[in-house]
Amino acid sequence: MTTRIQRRNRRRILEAALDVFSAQGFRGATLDQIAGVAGLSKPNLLYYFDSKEAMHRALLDDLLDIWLAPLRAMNPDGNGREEILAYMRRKLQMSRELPRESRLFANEVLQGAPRLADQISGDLKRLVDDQAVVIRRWISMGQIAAVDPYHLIFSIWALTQHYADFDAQIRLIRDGADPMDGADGFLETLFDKLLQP
Amino acid sequence: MTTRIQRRNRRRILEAALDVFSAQGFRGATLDQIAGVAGLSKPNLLYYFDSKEAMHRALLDDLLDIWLAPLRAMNPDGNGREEILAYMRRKLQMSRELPRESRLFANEVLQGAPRLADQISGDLKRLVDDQAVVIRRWISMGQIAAVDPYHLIFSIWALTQHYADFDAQIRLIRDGADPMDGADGFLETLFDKLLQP
DNA sequence: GTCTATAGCCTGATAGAC
DNA sequence: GTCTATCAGGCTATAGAC
Repeated sequence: MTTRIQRRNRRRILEAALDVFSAQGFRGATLDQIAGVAGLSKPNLLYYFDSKEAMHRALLDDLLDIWLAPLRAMNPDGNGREEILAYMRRKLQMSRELPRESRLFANEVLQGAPRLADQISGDLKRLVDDQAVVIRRWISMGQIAAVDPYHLIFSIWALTQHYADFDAQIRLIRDGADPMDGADGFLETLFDKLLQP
Repeated sequence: MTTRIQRRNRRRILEAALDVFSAQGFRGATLDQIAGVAGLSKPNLLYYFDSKEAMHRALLDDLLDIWLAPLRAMNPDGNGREEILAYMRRKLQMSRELPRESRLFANEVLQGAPRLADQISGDLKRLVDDQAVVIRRWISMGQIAAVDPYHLIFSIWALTQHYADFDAQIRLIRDGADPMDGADGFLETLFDKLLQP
């Protein structure tokens, strides 16, 4: 049986692990660091999770669902331009609210997606393929301009995630100002012009 | 005095180090891996470089110049639309030709730019600030649409580097096809529409 | 200049008291 | 359930022969 304390400790550990893995990558992270952030001892971490690998896996397993939700929410029966802009806005909002998750994902993919390959070539690919069909229909209906659906989706990922993943760089260039200041308006304009039929 | 053999070995080591650091990050990389790729023994690596850190630093020191060249090459006296599109094309070309350098850079920034902060807030910031002024002049001259110069530059970075940094993800989604197939045309259209006055 | 051998540290994981 | 103590392996870096 799982007690309330157990659930709370598991959550605290995963929270700390997200902090450290997203900032240091899998190999860069140490159990000592995670234990320090979580306020627990190192062996206690391993009482709740079998291994460092298991903590990382637990985070990644949750992550893909969170990551796909905004794309999944695109409504095939809605207006093309509105649906794509709304998707972009949801994705930008995620970069704002979940920057650590974005960096955890980026770290993984950057290093060749060794622990995410199955999910990317499975669930994610299927979803992208499906939504590409939807986008092509919007194009043939004249609702949006004729752009490659895959590159359109990649461009939304690139532009929105960049603000979370390259936060350190943008901050240094903009004297520490919030990297996302003005991002909403800029991306709104960009995709509005791109999709104009 | 530096012999030809010494220069050749240093180059071989840096080449191997770029391979491994860009794929595994600094802490993920091991001297054994680098030695294996370089075809030299581990102690021999440390005959040419004082430490693992020194190899990494040597790569980063070279990197920023390479990375800034395309932005630096933007001509203030040229036509705004042409200059920005040419910059985007050069940057995309770099993602094609130097994907490892792109990932080395991404790994660093993703983890908070601990070893690049000075160069980013120095050389890079100055260059970006200067080119932002140039872009504002192009806007006031009516050569391009009124967009935020900083976000414009960030969008070029995000969109072009994405193809190198997230190569693994795109490949898995596109059944192993070259991630850059069709990227040139797509980005050309995107920035052409965005900059249309 | 290049190697083998190894020192010495750090890290993930376990043992065992409480 | 949580801790202290510790093991075993992997890592960077050095010593020393050739």
